[in-house]
Amino acid sequence: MVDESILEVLQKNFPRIAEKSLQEEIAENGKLFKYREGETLMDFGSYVKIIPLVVKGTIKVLREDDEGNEIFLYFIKKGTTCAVSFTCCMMRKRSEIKTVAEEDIEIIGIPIRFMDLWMTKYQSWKNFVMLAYEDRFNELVQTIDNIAFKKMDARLMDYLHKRSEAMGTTTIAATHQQIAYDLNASREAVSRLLKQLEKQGKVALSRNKVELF
DNA sequence: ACATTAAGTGATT
DNA sequence: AATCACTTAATGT
Repeated sequence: MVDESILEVLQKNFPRIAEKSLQEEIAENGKLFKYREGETLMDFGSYVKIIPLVVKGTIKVLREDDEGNEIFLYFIKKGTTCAVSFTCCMMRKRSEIKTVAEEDIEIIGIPIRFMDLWMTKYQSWKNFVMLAYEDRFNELVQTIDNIAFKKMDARLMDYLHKRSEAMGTTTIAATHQQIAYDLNASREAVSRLLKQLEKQGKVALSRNKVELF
């Protein structure tokens, strides 16, 4: 049975998934899930049971080091998916990452058993998966040299831009503490750097809010 | 008005 | 750049 509402939302957000029969199969087997802001979709060590196609909102992806520090990796915007979940579920491996709803989100969840089949059956699914990988790989390379080679101020700017772009707003609702947590830096450092950015006219600051220019 | 939480500061390592 | 020890400002009750 094809779920018309899923079909509709799929076509709207994932034009790349073009084959009609594939769209129908997704609408037939996928389920719409909603999560509220701040909810953890997937934690470290858990098994992935569905592939999420994000149709609303933004998901934040975090990595944890051996001391339990979390560091922000990237955002999954609407109209995209989590490339890591493909490998994760195909290999039946535990998740190496944690994903949190950055705002209220909706996803179409596809049971993992369809992955193998669709890869060979549908050209556009294969392309979709490959593109997801490519995107993520490029982003990760960026993220790596952010962390490895850039100073905190550049990382902060980067983070703000990514976050505003991912969520489609220049106003970032977050405390300095939360930002510091994502960047694995101290709150004071973030405060001081934000202050500098404000002096340079790049941002405007108020409580719980950073406005990006 | 008071308590709580976010943000700012300066010193120290 | 992190941590500490405060101070000051903004907000909720």
